[in-house]
Amino acid sequence: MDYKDLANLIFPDAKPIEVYEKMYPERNLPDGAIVTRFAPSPTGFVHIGGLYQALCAKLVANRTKGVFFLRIEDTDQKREIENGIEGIISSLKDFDVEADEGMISEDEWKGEYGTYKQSSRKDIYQAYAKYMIELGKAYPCFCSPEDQEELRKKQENAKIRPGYYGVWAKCRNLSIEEMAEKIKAGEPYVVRFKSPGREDRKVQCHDLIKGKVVFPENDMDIVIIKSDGLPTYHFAHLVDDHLMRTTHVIRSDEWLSSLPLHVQLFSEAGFKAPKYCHISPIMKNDNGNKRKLSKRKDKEAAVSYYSEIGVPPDAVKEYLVNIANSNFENWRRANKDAKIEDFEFQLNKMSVSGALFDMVKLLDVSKGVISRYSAEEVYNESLKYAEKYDPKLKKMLDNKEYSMKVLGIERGNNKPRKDISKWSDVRENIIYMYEKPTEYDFDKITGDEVKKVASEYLKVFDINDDKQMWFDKMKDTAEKCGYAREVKEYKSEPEKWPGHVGDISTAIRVMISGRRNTPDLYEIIKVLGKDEVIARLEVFAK
RNA sequence: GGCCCCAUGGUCAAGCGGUUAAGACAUCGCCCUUUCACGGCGGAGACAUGGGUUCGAUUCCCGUUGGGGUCACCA
Repeated sequence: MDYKDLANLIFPDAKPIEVYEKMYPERNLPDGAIVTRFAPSPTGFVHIGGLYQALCAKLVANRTKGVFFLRIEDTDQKREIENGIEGIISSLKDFDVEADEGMISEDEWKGEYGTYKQSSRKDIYQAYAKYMIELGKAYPCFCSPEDQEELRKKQENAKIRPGYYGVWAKCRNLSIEEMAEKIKAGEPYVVRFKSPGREDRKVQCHDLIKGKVVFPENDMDIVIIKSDGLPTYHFAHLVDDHLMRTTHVIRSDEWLSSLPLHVQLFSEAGFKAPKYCHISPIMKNDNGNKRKLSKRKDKEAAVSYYSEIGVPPDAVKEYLVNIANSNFENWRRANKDAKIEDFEFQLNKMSVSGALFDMVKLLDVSKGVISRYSAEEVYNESLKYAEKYDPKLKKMLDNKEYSMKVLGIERGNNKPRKDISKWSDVRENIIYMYEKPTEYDFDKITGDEVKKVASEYLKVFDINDDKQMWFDKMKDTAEKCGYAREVKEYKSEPEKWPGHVGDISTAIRVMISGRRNTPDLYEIIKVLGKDEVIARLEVFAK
């Protein structure tokens, strides 16, 4: 009996790998094209870090005329979640980070290298596991969880490195006949990789982001096929990325330490290893400690959070690219209207250490993104947000013609207003354009003086005045009330007046809007209309 | 604990042996014919630490400290 017989005994129905090698040939792509992927587990939840990876992958694949595909890694049935795949696909769609190929629904896919769902690729993994057994590079292991627990304890007590390796790998030394016998007797088993590595030797691996990394060789006989017949991550990675002809594996940092294993796996299987890019995770400051954004503790970890607070997807992407390639910021300044996709994104410019997530900066980026929107876009996006999350805003926006005017104030010029950083800001931002203020935040001028200002201004107010005329009348009112016409005059001799035209206009601003900080008063008055303005002023004139 | 990675202002970061150590966010002034926002100008603010190597180290090497990752039939 030889390895081939053993392989046949374990996987009698598995096809020879040539079948798959032929079915999924090398891709015919231009030189330098990068084939990469986003390979999440279908928990339905897309982490901001996942989006970050996917975005980097897509950017770099598209830029090189390569392929970005979506593979679902669902080999752990315990973690399975209803509609998990749909959740991922729709999140990617929301951010316009859609894959060129891969899963497009729970069980449909596009592309020539499918299926892209690991749970449906059992036959393929088994074919390759069989191949490994034939080569004598994998073997069945009959150790029970209890056996392994015992092994671990023994190693711990002896203070030696725990794990299934070398002399501790009991089953690797079973004879083929013994193995066959146990299989025939129906003993449960897993398939393990027979590692040729030695812990006292070093391997050098290259990572496109981290650079040169040196590890002890892997000597663990890791499980490649679990007792349920599905592969572990490591083996699925080997088979899938080989067969899907991935050139660059872009994945999270936490995989870095299994790099020696993966490199060894590719080498032992006789396949060309992809290039690796390990991305540092996005961190959060938690009481002075850095830690990964956590799905459970941090609301901002979920990509869905950003649509809930109304940060446009573009802004989130822009922020993320910002973290990834810090030269993006300069590029953006020089290319205000260009698409993110046109930016020459580079993997090797990514930071080796994890960045702290900075909501303030995100909102600043978002502010810039929204300031470039037209009034119509702001209207449409606010409306979409309102329909989902803010009924009161929705009601306001129902008057489209008026709302467009409101949202168009100081917008569309070369110094557009930047006061909206998320759609959830909009209602508070413009509410006074829809209803009379209920509170008034007066500053310097109060009481009787307010009355005086209101009545003086009402005497001259004309909705049809042009801006210059309007402003001149503001100055006239200031003078009438005993205030300086010009700010400069006042500043040179501040003892001469109680204040200047700015104080007067602020008072009027407050009467009209309730607040001291608004966009251009002249435009507000124009949009509000004669009757409303007069009505609001009259409240104080009486 | 073993192994691995990392370390520049509050945050994100340029920098690759000789620099007045960029820039962005945040912060603080001033300016922009009224507020706010925008924009402009300016201020404050950093190379974790100890040893080497070198004529010279933020940059290279080693130790220390600190942070992070990883040690599964989870991915």
